[in-house]
Amino acid sequence: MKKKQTSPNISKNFMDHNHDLCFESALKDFKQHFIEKELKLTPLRLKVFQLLLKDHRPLGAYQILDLLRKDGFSSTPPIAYRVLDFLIEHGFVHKIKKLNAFVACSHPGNSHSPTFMICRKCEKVAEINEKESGLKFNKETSSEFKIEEAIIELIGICKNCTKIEVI
Amino acid sequence: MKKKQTSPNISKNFMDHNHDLCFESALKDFKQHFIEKELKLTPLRLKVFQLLLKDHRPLGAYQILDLLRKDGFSSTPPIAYRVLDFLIEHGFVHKIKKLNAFVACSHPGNSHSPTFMICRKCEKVAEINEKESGLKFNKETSSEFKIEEAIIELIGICKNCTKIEVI
DNA sequence: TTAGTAATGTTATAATATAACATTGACTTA
DNA sequence: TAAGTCAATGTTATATTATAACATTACTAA
Repeated sequence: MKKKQTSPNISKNFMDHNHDLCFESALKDFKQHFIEKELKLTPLRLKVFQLLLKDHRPLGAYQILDLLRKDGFSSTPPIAYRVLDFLIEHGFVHKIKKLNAFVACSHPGNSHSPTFMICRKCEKVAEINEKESGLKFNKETSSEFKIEEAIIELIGICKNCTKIEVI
Repeated sequence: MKKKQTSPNISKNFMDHNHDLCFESALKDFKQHFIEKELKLTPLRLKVFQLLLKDHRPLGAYQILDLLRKDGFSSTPPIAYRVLDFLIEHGFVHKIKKLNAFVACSHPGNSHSPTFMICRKCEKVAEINEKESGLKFNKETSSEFKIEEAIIELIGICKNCTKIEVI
């Protein structure tokens, strides 16, 4: 019975880290999944995902459109929403309801009901999976109601901002 | 060590029940809290709360406006949003992010981070409190991130609709 | 009575999201 | 290769949700 899951830092996103590495690794995974699932990786899809990988801060649809425009892409609302729908459907992106905004998924490939931690100070978001959150519902709940999807968004202050914070 | 909490039916809202009783009891609580907190119970506030008590189904702001109009109230968007903001602030109403809609609170008076069960079939919503949900986050999560607010919305099928459902 | 204030009323507009239809381009297959 | 098909993108218009800013009312209190 070894503990295999190290998952050393569930909130790496909030802390200093080598983000270039983080970015490249996520992008590599992303591309790999497109190959495995035989999906078409178009310039637009790639671009939107790259935008969302920038700094662990969620982007609104209209922010994405502005960035697309700057890069010479078409930028009417359906452009963003369609690509986002596609990326969400295939598990590459999640929507944060609290913010009406979108983030790149940290655990792509497996369909899951992610839990988000949203720092109201630095506005970064970290995704933790079920195992990491330790989240469970009691027997009664699950016998009374068949859960198909769970939206869980924790709003608060991240470790890094706590260090800095006065009030 | 007695089990005190009976909480016999966490999802009463989904099942047949004496809703007149349910309605009146909630309304009585509501009025009582206004007295205790020395808040002003205006016709508009009362009306909106009554609308939200109707059948355990959330109402959107514009649905509320339509209903207000029918009852001779003014019905431009700020009317609804202001009253809803007030009722939310004082813990009488919650917003369901998944639906951009509003429900009357089932446990008014205590500030809390409610968990909602949303039936995608009958569209009713039930609120369960922390104790009932049995929901906990693990040590790691709470040491890494100071949770101030939790949005938890479970989407699925209620017991009543399961009985009925074919597929 | 008048000044202050909370609540409501009103107008306009912001922010988020989707419907519906057109065009493009890649791929198939006859 | 021409015609057909289909997924992706482009475009126009509009729906839905929410807020800003200022006006009026009606109660309170000096």
